[in-house]
Amino acid sequence: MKQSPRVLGRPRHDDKAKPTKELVLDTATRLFIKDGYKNVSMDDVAKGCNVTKATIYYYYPTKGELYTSALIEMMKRIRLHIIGILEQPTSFKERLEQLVEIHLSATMDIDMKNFMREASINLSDSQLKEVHASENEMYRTIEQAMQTEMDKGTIRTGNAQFFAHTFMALMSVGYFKDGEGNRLFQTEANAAKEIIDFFWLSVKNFS
Amino acid sequence: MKQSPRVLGRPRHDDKAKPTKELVLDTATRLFIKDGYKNVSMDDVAKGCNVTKATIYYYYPTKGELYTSALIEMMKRIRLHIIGILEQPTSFKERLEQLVEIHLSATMDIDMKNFMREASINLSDSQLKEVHASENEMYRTIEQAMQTEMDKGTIRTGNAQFFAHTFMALMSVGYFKDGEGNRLFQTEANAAKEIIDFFWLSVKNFS
Amino acid sequence: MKQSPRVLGRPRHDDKAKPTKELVLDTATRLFIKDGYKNVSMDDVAKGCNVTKATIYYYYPTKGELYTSALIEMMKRIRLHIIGILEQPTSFKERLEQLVEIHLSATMDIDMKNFMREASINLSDSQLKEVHASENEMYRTIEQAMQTEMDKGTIRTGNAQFFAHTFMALMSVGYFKDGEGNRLFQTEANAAKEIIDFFWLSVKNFS
Amino acid sequence: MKQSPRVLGRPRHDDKAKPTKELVLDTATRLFIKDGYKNVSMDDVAKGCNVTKATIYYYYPTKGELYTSALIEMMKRIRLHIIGILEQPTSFKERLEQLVEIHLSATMDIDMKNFMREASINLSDSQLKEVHASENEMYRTIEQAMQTEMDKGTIRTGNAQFFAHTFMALMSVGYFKDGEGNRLFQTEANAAKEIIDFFWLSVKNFS
DNA sequence: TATGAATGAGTTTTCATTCAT
DNA sequence: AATGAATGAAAACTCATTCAT
Repeated sequence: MKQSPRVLGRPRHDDKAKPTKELVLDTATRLFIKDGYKNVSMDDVAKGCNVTKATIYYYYPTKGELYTSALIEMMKRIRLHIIGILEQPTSFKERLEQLVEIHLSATMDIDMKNFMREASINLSDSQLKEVHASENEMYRTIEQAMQTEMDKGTIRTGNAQFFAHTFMALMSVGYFKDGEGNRLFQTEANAAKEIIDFFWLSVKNFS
Repeated sequence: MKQSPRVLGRPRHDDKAKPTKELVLDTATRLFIKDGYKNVSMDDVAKGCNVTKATIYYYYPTKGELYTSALIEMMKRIRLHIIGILEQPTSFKERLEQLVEIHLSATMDIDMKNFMREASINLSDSQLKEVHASENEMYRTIEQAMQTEMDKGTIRTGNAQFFAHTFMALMSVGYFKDGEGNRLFQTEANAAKEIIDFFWLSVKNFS
Repeated sequence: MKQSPRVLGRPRHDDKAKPTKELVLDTATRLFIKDGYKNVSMDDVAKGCNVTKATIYYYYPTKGELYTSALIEMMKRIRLHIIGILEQPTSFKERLEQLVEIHLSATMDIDMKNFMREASINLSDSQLKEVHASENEMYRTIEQAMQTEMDKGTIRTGNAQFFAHTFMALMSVGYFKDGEGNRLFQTEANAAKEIIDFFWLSVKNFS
Repeated sequence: MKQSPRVLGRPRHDDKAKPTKELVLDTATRLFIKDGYKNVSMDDVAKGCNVTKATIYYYYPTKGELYTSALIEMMKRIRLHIIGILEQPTSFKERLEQLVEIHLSATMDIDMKNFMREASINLSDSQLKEVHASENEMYRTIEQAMQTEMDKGTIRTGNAQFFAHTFMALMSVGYFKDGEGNRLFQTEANAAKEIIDFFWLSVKNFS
């Protein structure tokens, strides 16, 4: 199949189009989430953007940098998303449920643990540090919400960081698929409800 | 320059030594757990076994087969291990705690979810099916224990499969390390206790 | 153009043929001497050997290693050559002249200085060290001959190392070609004679 | 032609700043001398000038042109330099010594032979011709000085071109560094003296 | 049973060059 | 006069796989 025959040099500027750098980052993020660091080649990213590999390198000097940027961007978005949902005026339990439901509804399994593993194997120390900082911020956001609710007495007193991690871990249960591709629950809403019910039994304040 | 001077022909069999096929599988398993499918080359496995790549291919026709076998073997071992611990005569809660502690004490983070992801990306359908069957068996073992305890009334009635998955998910919290390499808890015993206390609040029967 | 269609796997062994490793080294040496490190690609070497790039890498793990080996081999050969000529029973002056003539007759301009420069830019420290050691040995061989003749009184007392270097430097004059490709002298024999006459005026013992 | 109308008072333009074209040429020359043609990328030159690559191309249509210009400029400078020194009223031997000393004192090893080799590999025929012409002029300058001194009887009658080349070749001995970075002589002055003493023994007129 | 030698198709990365603005 | 954005071709290197011995 003939690709759109692009020309050398600077292209005429199209005001509507997303800036290439953003396009690259978004495409890369999507691919990395789907297939992982090693299964995505710079060529794949390029093809996904309809530009050449060299263009990718024009914006991101190495694959590691691209991955780093992709992870950071992703975590930033998730964090903002979490903040947005947690700010709503409904009960804490309801907000958590909504959080889970929305995440499960997103097409892709966002598996923090695995991203961090791939990062630790493939990135340089300084890149890894950046990614870790970003991850930390994300967890901290949930942690702070947990702390706030502890202070309010909504949930029992405990290790807020631990709660944040158990929350994320339980959320990942919702992504599970067996050999036939069946989920544990029929709908995302259902999954979210069961997961949060489970979580809530452990964290609620029943004094 | 001279390579390691191995001798031609069939080597005299050393009774103590593991049969080569096992050696290969064990080495591969260790490496795959540590670094993941794509980060381990057949050369790495060969080096790790002190044999040549061709020897690996003598026993396993493709890398995918080797990975398949490694995963299946690993899950089988874990399953037997789980059975062994769950058979003990102590209380269910104590047995779960022991299970977590022993797993966290193993040097490596055994992340089922990630193995399955790499499998789904890199294996053939039939290989993937085998691996899924093995995974399923492993989960089923925990599930059955949950069911047994539900029947006994130790834990509340609920979805045993869901409980099995939440259990595994919570266990993974114990592996978490932040940017500085710090764990959430000081010792594995401590982590196990906190994790199971949390789990228990959700599953115990307080009727 | 279709290349000779080579097959996968180990080729049937041809007793007459040079071992591939040697073939690679010889080809690489020839190309590096002619065009320099950066102007020779691993593909060029492969094509020159009628094998694939991967075969080159089978024997030499990096281009730097290949260059290192090539330089060392080349200097070793030159050194042995020098020794062979200097051992002959003719007068020192005659032997030097022969040395120059033979070197100029070799098709290629062997420019030590430039090889060392390329080495210093492109090789790792440890590789560079190896090459320097080899270079040193080569110069030392000439130096020792100078020293021997000083002791015999054939040439004047002086810095033997300096003499070795002036000798090599003067030899390089014989390679000079102007824009039209003309040499300074008509024949190699002529060039050698003039160069050594010049050298001799500076080093002869006229006490 | 309109003269640039000189403005009164302080011009907005920074008079001290070199015109960009010169800046590019000087930077390129420096880099090419240090690292050679292939080891210097147009990006390196651009970075060294603090302009973009496209700016380099605005002034020099290809890398080959830039190299050509750089070599010609360099040889021109050296030639003028040589002329300047040779014009002084001291003895010929003293002037040669000074020439060597000053060249050795310049930070970089100016290796004509190597520049010409890189030129012959990388430049187009017409570019190569230009460079050769420039090299020729440079050698001719030394040659003429040799001829003048022959005519005066300062040095013996001989092939002036050959003398010019032996002179340059011997000068290069002063640049030699062994594996530890040690020179043959302690100071440039010392090196210059030894080199010219050696040269002089061969060329002096002792009739 | 095990190996040494080789390949083909890919990977990341570099770089001279082009062109609209 | 100068730049930012892009390309195409090639470079170094990797790796799963093959096969005669």
